[in-house]
Amino acid sequence: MNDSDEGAARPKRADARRNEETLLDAAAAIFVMSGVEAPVRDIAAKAGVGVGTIYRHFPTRADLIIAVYRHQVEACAEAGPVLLATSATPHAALGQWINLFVDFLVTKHGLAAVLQSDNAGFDTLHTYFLDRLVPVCTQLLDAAAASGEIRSDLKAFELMRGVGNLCIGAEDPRYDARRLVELLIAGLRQAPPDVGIT
Amino acid sequence: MNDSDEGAARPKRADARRNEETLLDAAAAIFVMSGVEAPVRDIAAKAGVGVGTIYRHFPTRADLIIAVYRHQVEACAEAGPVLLATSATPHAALGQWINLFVDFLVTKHGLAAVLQSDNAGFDTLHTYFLDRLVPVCTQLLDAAAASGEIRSDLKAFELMRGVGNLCIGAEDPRYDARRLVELLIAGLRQAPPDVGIT
DNA sequence: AACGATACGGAACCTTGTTCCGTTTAGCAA
DNA sequence: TTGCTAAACGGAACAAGGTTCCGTATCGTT
Repeated sequence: MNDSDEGAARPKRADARRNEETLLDAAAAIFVMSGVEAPVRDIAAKAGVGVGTIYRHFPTRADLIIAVYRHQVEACAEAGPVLLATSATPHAALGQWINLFVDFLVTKHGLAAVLQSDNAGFDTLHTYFLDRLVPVCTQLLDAAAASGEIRSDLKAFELMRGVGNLCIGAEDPRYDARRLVELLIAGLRQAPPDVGIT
Repeated sequence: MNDSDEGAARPKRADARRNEETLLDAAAAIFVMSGVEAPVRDIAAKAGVGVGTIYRHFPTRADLIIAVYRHQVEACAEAGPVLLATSATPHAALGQWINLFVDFLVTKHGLAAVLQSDNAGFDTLHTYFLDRLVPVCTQLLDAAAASGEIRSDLKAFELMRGVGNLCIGAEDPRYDARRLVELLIAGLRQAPPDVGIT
């Protein structure tokens, strides 16, 4: 590894670097206002660049979304082991981690929907989330199962997908995704009585 | 009411009636093959009519979907009271009814996704499902709550939406929507308040 | 048979994602 | 400073899908 994060193998031109930054900012702003499915042209306009520029930096729309949210996804992934180490029980850690995940999805207008969309264009996005988060979830799930708190026949993939699905449409005030996820997690529990610290 | 279901107020022309039938058949066939989001042009081609004909009979794509599935939605709605009357407990009735609903959604490729889509065009569809099924679900939920089997702080709307959401992407063999719905319903059971996630 | 209302077909239009290419510009070297 | 070239840019053009519109064909009645 002879190149640091800063100076890459072949440095990009200054205007290109500047534009990438501008684009990320514009996209983030538009996503907040109009959701992640906002027209590419809107983002280009907001950033003051042509659509071609977007596609040169981010080959597909999914890549742009990933770039915008990468930090937060990483943070979520990294929180898994930390929670496991610091929580009273594995089940508590799992619950808190799921809450982080849900908070993330619920605050990103339309992200949950797009994540499950079978639209081929969003494959990369789907894959990225899964690759990054399923292992973390598996770890938490295994720990909770090992401690006997929850049933062990549910894969992390299924849980995450279920939770992701429940987060769709969470903008509707009549629909509280967080509460439903809590119900789902409650349903995961092995035996109702004797809930305290083991 | 001076007109029966058969002879309407102003009878449609014979070719129009024929076409409507043809269209429903074609749409049903296409929906099975390609999902409910299949291009309108495909349906028109399959039916051997122009796209204009589709829009004349069904002002929006949602109206076509409703027309295709109306019978089954009605059947589901009517099953509610029956189950309540014949099941051992209200909770059992609720569980079975939810199963009916889930089976319906899971077997209609893409329907669940479209149902929750915030795309304005599908408003009618969303509304129809809600209008028809929420009252039924409320009845079951109230009965189960009254018998003390489940917590009573969840509205039918929320439950149905949650279940509908969980059914999205059920075509994936790695994802068993039915099981997750069962977990959710399990979580509904009256439990020590404020369990788990703190 | 003729006529008006009804219904039809599909071209045309709009929106949105994506590609392509002629033009502009940054960065370097003379 | 000036020239040169690879890199980057802008936006027109293309593709795909939903929806509208209107000239034409057909039905049902007189």
